[in-house]
Amino acid sequence: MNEKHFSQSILEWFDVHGRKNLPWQINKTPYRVWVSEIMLQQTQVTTVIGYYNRFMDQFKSLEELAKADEDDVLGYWAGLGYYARARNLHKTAKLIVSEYDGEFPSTLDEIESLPGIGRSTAGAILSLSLNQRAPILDGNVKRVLARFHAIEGWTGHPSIAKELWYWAERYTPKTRFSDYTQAMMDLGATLCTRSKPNCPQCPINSTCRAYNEDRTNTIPTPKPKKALPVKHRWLLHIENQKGEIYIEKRPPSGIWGSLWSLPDAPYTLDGNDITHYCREQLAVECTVLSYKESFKHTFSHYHLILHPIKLSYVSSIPSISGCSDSRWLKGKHQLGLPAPIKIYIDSMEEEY
DNA sequence: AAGGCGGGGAC
DNA sequence: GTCCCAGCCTT
Repeated sequence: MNEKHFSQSILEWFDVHGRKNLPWQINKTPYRVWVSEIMLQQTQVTTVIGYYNRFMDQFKSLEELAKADEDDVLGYWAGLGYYARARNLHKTAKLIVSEYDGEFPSTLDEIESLPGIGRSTAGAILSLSLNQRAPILDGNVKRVLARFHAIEGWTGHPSIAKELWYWAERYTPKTRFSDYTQAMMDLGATLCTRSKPNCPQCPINSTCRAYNEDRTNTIPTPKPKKALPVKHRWLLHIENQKGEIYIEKRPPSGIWGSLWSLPDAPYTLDGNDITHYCREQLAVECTVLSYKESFKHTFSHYHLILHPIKLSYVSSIPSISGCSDSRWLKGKHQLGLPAPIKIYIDSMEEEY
């Protein structure tokens, strides 16, 4: 099968089985496609749809996104994870307004230079929204191509990725770039799935090496895994007389960057130290009330065991410089809290 | 509890 | 190039 047959088969399959009614496939502007691609970077379609619709309802245009407060943008992102994506989205919107007069750039190099956009995402935006010839290589396409050519080795490894890019480029047809890009993503997402691929229905199964050699179980090669370290932190649950909870804005880098959250503290401190910590780091005088059940949250690079400690607010200590951005969380709020923190707070409210 | 999904950027 | 970073959902 040459490259022309490959793309023809893919496109014919797309005409019958491809997805054509996803929210971001309607009124395909660079802005709308861009937002969808960023959300889809590590989140599955079914999860993204709800977030996407709410986000686009709130930020209808690139200008509106650029004008928004970062807290507001993060609020609409909260629960999706990988919050750098949202920060970059906002940053890029502002950058396009200032540097490109509000017009989404239309060359691969320009798009790829934007924060949060790499080669594959740039290709997706260009092909999907402007029907330009630009290959992509997302996880779906990597899987399809690795299987088709029986390429062993973790697809994230630079040498493997390079080989896959070569094929991605070579198979991209000379027409229908938008449909082809969507088709490859759909094929990977619906037929060429990681486990139990539906090979009999695949339009390119006759020449797929992994299928014909019965190797779809082992290709693509899984990412090499390493043991994740375990870290412990206190989770400071400070409540005032009104039942409001003390939260602070996290620093822009690190986990849950720029999100509002309960403060945390080194687990090396003992219960007594915690009140000192609150006084010195948060400028809040409080007393220990109780210890709640610890829970684990796993990131891609470590396990975090959080040990909630409930404290009663006594008073604020005025004018300590450098104390973080903080506020009291009221019952009804619009803030973006990390998913496990939200779960914890919600579970505490249920206790009453 | 374990695995899946996926890309960007700093060094 | 080679690490290192970042979370949620499904099974």
